[in-house]
Amino acid sequence: MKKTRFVILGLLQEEDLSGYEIKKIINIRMSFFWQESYGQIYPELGKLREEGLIEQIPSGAGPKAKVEKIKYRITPEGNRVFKQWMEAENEKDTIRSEFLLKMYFSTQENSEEMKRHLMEFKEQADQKVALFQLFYQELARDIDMHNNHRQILKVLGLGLRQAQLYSDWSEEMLEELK
Amino acid sequence: MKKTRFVILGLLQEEDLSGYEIKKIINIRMSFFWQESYGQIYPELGKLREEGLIEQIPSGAGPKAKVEKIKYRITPEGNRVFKQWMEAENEKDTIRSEFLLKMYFSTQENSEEMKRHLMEFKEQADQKVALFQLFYQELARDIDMHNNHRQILKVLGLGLRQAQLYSDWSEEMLEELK
DNA sequence: TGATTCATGTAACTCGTTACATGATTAG
DNA sequence: CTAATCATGTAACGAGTTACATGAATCA
Repeated sequence: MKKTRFVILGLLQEEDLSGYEIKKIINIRMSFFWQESYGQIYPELGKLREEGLIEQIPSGAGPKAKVEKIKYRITPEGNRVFKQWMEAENEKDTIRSEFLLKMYFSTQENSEEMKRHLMEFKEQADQKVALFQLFYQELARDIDMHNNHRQILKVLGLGLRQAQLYSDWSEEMLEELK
Repeated sequence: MKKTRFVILGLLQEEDLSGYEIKKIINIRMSFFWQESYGQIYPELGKLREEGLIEQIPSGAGPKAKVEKIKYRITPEGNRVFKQWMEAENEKDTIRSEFLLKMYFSTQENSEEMKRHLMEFKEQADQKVALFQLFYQELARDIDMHNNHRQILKVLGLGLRQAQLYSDWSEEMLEELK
């Protein structure tokens, strides 16, 4: 089942957002367990509005403003649908890592390519560690702003530890290839 | 880009397999970083055969055998295509965890539901730990049978540590909810 | 002034799952 | 004897990405 609508609804629980902003938040904060493309987000926003689960809020901008930045707000009906989903059973995760697949298949013969892939993988993991650490600290500062910051921190903490694990493991693998 | 063919080709590097066997191996050994459905595997086997990347091997069974268990073997051309993919750049991972999404959105109000989701998540992680441990030991015994067993062990080791991390994290989260 | 980011959206396409259909074999 | 597992396959559907189109705002 398509879950795009629930990510949108979930983010709108916290604050009013535009499609572009939604995408950015998913990219940064949710990157280790979720992703969405514009091709999913914008059409879904339209559908949600038609169904009355969200509504467009008037951009306070006067007639001078040429850019139409469209923000959305969740409706009581949207809240209801969201809560219902929160209670429901979870479908099993989908996950695909081309890198791990290659590692699984690798042999002594192609250790040079694998070294290259490993270095890139480690690089990405390290970048994530840095990004999450930054965001973690930023969020930890104003922990009481929204009532679910504590949970976001927890999930982010898991992402941090996972990225760290990936980095360490890559390091070990590279060590052995020497 | 569709990668089903490379999983198939990769597994056939090691030994001749049927579609059903391929699915089973992916389910068990690759579960933490890959998945495929029959709807992908069987049609892909057909295409690969047409393109000459794999070939059907004669089932030694005599005329008595009523079940047609079809095993496939990789061809030199299939090997070439596989090696080419191994060298190529990796696309970014796809990952979606409905559970983590819900955790991210959870607040104090729905801690009961979250507890339920957490317990299930931990249960699954623990099962994976057990499964990987079993398979790890089994594989470690006959490490020299195939020349890439060492790599499989490494990848499996990462899966084990990841599942352990998930289990520990769940435990901590449940502890805090008390 | 030119590149990058902000910002919204659509159309075409590909990927991937699910449900269905069918039947043999094996384990309890 | 019956339920589960083995085994192969297809059709329909739904999910998700990519490429395209367009243009304003910002930064160097």
